Amino acid sequence: MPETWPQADLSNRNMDTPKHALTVDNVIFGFDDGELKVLIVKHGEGESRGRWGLPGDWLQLDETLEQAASRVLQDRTGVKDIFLEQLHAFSELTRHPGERIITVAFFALVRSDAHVLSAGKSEMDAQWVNVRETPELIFDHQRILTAALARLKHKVRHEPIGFNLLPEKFTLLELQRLYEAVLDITLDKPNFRRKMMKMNLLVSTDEKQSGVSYRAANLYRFDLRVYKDLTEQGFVFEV
Amino acid sequence: MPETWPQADLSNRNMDTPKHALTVDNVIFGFDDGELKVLIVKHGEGESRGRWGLPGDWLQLDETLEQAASRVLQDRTGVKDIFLEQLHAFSELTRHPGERIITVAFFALVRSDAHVLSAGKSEMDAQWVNVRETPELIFDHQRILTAALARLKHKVRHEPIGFNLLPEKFTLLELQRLYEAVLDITLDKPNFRRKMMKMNLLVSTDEKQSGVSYRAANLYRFDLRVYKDLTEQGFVFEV
DNA sequence: ACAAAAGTGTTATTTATACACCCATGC
DNA sequence: GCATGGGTGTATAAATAACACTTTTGT
Repeated sequence: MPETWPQADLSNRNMDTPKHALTVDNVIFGFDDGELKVLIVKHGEGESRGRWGLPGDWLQLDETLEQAASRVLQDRTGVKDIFLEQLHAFSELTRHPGERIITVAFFALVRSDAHVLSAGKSEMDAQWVNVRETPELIFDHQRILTAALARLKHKVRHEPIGFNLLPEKFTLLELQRLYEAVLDITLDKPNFRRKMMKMNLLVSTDEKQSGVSYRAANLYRFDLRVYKDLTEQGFVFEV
Repeated sequence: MPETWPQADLSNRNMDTPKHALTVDNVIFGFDDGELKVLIVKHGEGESRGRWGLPGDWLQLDETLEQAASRVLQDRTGVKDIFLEQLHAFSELTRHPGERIITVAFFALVRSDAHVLSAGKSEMDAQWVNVRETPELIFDHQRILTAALARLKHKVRHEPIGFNLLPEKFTLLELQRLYEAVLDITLDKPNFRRKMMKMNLLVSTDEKQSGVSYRAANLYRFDLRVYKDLTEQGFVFEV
């Protein structure tokens, strides 16, 4: 044990402290065609030009990490006010060639009906790909994606965040398919229905599925109000 | 949607990127006297001199966040190779007076028999306090502590990390008391015992408690090997 | 009629919960 | 003997899991 405790000098007077390059990188999940997808973009500059990576940007001095992540998200997808959560900071000395760049990764969930990245040349630069079939990604972005997927799989079982990947109104089978895609398992339909329904988090709308060649299923909404009320009473969401 | 995607230039050629001040702060939990405690230190420099805060330090250019956190931990407690996990990055513009300083918080779990912070004047500078009875802390350290406690409460139910807070060998009641302290609840003794025992993660030693004025309880060890084997087979720890 | 999915029912099994209870030990 | 925790038993309720079954609808 040291004789004296090293004390960090966090005063402003000391200006000779190490300064670090910081980025944010977003793992943006979407659910489409029964598949869990992630948004990747083509890097436009530098030695990683033309290669695929997660959408990211430098952190500016006058914004928080969350603001930077939100900015990147809006630039890429046009959406805002959606599920966005900090994942992890990656700081390996060699994660980026040349100078060490620290990145704080976020993961976001967007409804497939909100994907607005079709216009113009964007398809060349940004693409939704199945999370388990990505091309090679730059730097440590594959590792970040893996970490994000692990976090998503865990969270989706313990919090009703999965609803953020579905449109406002959805059928029970769509919800089940979502869980199956995220968790990479198959579920029993009757049991899944009952489990969901008895949580009282789903509100039946008076609408039904349309355009299907079989019996139209009832559409449900997720009720955040009820969830918050239940949570306060000690209810825990578990799938 | 923008006409062209903003693309971060992550090449090394571009050196005029924003640079940030970064610290690590550790929430170090310990379990003693049936209470969950956290290690706080007195700040020695700057305008926060003499006030209590979480142990932290600047991140150096040639170390990862994990290395910095580990370094701080060892400086404070003398222990190494213990449970240490990244919690969250805090980057609010006003979290620190003057320039914006980003901190990446970690949380650590140390066995009470490994607390080696008695020598000399250290008691003046560092103290174990009940997590729910801390003095006022500098900056946003109270918020960081709250986040760490929430994370701990969640993790302790889903992963066998609680064992990191106990000595090598422990009784079932000690384990129960730990869970009660962390989760701030009471548990039923017979049911808790059975639940733990049927996981097959505890190995009975041939030793018994000593120095107690009642029937000496059997001492158990947590078997990490078995846990890893079981985990691979799909076992999930749940309390 | 048939395909496809909607939606319900039934049963066996496992888990959770709430207790009552006896056992061992030191004072 | 009594207090204190160690440790076991048990009955009930609830959750889980597996799967058979009927219903509805567009083609």
